[in-house]
Amino acid sequence: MARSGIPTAERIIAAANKLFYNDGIRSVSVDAVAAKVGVTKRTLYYHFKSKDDLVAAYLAGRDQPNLALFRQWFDAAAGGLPAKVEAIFRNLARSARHPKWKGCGFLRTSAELANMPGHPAIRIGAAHKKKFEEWLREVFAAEGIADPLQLARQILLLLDGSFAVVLLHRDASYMETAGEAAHQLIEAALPRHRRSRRVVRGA
Amino acid sequence: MARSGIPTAERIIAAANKLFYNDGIRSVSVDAVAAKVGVTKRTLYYHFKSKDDLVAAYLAGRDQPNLALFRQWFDAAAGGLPAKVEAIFRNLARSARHPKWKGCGFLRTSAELANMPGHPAIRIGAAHKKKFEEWLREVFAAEGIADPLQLARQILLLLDGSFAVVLLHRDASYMETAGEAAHQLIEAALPRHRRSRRVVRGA
DNA sequence: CAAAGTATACCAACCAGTGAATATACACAA
DNA sequence: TTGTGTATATTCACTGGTTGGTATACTTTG
Repeated sequence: MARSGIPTAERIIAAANKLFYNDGIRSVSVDAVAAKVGVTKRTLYYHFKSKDDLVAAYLAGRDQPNLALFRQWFDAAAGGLPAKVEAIFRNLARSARHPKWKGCGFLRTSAELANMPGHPAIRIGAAHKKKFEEWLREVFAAEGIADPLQLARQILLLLDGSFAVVLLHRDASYMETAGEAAHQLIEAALPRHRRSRRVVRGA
Repeated sequence: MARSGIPTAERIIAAANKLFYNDGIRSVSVDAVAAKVGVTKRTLYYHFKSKDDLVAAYLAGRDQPNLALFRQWFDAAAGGLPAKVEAIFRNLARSARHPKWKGCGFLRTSAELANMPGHPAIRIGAAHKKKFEEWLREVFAAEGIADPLQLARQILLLLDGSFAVVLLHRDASYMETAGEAAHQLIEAALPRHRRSRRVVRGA
């Protein structure tokens, strides 16, 4: 156990989350994580068999909260389907304007560990994105969209693209641009009778 | 100079390019680069004042060739504007299917060094993407598109999104999906008289 | 000769991971 | 209650190797 009531393993994951998300994987030593928790490195290795294991646990811990947040933003938004999806991008833009924001932990980890294709952390990241894609596909299917998977993937491309671009330029307005593109693609894919009247397109 | 006629500095950059692109920045030591070139580390530090300097040179060396390739793909493609842009995505998908492909070096570097916002390599990456965005904007403006910057940014979001997603899932078909979205967005933004007749949209 | 370029040898700090001993907590017997 | 065994949890001290960077001296070339 520990000083507080929180189990040590969870406190280690919480510390790993902060450090890995902020500074990346390879620039954070196991010693640094242990020091942040206030335990010895040997204790950390009692709970996790390797650093790779710890990295996987770090991403696994971000999976559900992240998905839940997206769904919450979607559910809370007013308007039709395009507006509700666009709301995700708007909320993301708001997050991205916080100075501690550093993009998507899953994407950044997969970029850093690109030379280790089978790494458990990458598999967790891939599964995470697939879950989000599948959720979007179901939402679109329920609205009668002809090819819901295709549209879900296009929205995901815009989303992950905005993570990458905003991280590079440090300009969150790209996220709103992505949201408008998503809006437009969804609007165009909607069956005629569900489409809003005030579509702006072309010159 | 060197054994071959190629200056040592260039040979160092070539080796750094292979190693950094393949394995990332922090997992490649300066010793490894020097060994690959066949010089001592001290020689490397004669030509580059630090590792950060070398990383910047690595990305600077990828700037023009990369842009030239995109333009070449665009120019060589048949069809109208949407088809020509889509061709970039198709060619990219072909590249991404090669086993040594590891995504976009600029994006991966910015993801790995996200905790060093002012890093010279990140500035070079940002400038690179801005150049591409500007080129696209000019192309769109010449075709009479109402908001060419907005559209250029949306295409860029799809492009960088496909780099990230394909790297994560190792499934290049996402690039073709992105190309179709790009096609659709451009088609919709084109002035009516330049639009192709066979637009497919909706259910 | 002088300048540019390269090599040998080195440093102090850091890294992931481990062996062996120890502390804590709880179950159960006397 | 007290003692004892056992599994869990933790610490100390350490290893062998790697890291970015440098002081100094040697070599090549115009």
